[in-house]
Amino acid sequence: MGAGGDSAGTTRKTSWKKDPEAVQENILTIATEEFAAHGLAGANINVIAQRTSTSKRMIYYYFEGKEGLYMRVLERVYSSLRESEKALDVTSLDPVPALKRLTEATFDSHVNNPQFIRLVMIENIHNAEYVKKSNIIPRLNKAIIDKLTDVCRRGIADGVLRKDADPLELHWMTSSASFYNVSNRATFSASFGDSLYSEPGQRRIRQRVVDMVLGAVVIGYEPHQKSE
Amino acid sequence: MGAGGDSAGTTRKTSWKKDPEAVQENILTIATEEFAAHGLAGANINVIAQRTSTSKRMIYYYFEGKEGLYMRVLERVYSSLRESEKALDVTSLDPVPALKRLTEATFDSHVNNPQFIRLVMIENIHNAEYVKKSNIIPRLNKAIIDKLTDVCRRGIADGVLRKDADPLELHWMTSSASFYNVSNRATFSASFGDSLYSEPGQRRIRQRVVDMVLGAVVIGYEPHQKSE
DNA sequence: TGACAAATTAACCGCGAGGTACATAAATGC
DNA sequence: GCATTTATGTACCTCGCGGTTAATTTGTCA
Repeated sequence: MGAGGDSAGTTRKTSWKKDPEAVQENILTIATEEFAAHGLAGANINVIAQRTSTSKRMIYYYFEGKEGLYMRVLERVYSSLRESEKALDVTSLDPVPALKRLTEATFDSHVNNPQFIRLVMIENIHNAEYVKKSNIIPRLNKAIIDKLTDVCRRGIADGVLRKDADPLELHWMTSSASFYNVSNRATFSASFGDSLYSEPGQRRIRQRVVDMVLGAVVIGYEPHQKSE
Repeated sequence: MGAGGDSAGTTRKTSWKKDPEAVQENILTIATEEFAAHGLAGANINVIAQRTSTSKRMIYYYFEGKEGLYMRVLERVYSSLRESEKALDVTSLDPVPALKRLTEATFDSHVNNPQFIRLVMIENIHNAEYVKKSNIIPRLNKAIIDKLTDVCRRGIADGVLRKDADPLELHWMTSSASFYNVSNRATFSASFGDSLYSEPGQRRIRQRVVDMVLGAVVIGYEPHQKSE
């Protein structure tokens, strides 16, 4: 009993182009949406397949299963975000403006990449199992730390930053606020209303984050005062 | 073909006590662990049932399905955390020490309730669908805001806090750092090493969080200097 | 003590979702 | 132009998991 039921009315697609790159890209794009939306266990291979312009078979052909696909999705969105971070040049700015700029850029890039945030949340649910397995992800994170290291070095030398200013701690501080702002929006709004997520609310929060970070390392920093 | 296969060797448990409360508690405890560990889609009812001291049927008897169980789990951990927050009295402290105390308490309670954190993460993946459905959760969050409101009022009156100090923003700031500290530990460590999660690392971070929050609203606040 | 409700057990079920087998069309290269 | 490899489509299989059915015990109250 062969599988090929090509008797009678089966309209098998009878012509197609070979385009492996595009097929993989297409699968990854859809899969990113689905994994970001529903998580690893929650996402459905059949649904992903149906939404692509190809078939389920291709997912297994190129990515060998759900976990393989998930991992490639993860690596792809990490690369994309870190690549966009790399584009920002702050070597030409003085230390304090540079730090301000980096903080704002981090805040904005988190707001603009909700899929990245969601995938990282999901990955944390899985105790970073797949990030750890990846060979490429750890390497990607060097860039942002290098930038902060440069800023700290110059800032401390110039006497504008505290001597204990630490690049990793700075990255932790900017990331925590920026990440939480996106990751916990749903529960925070449900619990406390969405006033902080209105357009002016987000502007205020963004300013607060800058104030917090700069306030922690800039000598004699005066927080921005809300206009009233 | 009746279900009761009581012919021959079936060893049906022939004696048990009625104890509805304990049975539900037992189910909820195990379910909390499983949902926190694997998420809503990832958790397995059969596994939960097996780990309890009762049977799967009881889960459906008391909680009518996976989602019902999940929701009760969610409400239970929210209650427990908010209840423990309520215990902290800061009305007898001056505004600034009170704020410091509240920040530290928030930081600590997050560290000490990783299951709560994970369930909130999961809930955010689901866009807070179940938090919104719950009648009891929104009510719980009032307590912490009330405390901060009191602190702000007194602090502004005393002239030690900036006039634009805002309870909700303060809660956002303390929460963001405290939450991220636990929620993103796995990916952060995988990417940047676990130096911030060593015992002294955590002490430093905790101090930094206090500095950030107080630095943002306390007039003339001088951050704590790391001893070197 | 025996009807009745509440609590509990064990066995079963359907289907959905991850994964595979098989056939075959498109490119490649000699 | 024919053999081989690469890429693709269709049909299918299996079993895990959420949910259910039916029976049985425990307690309660006339």
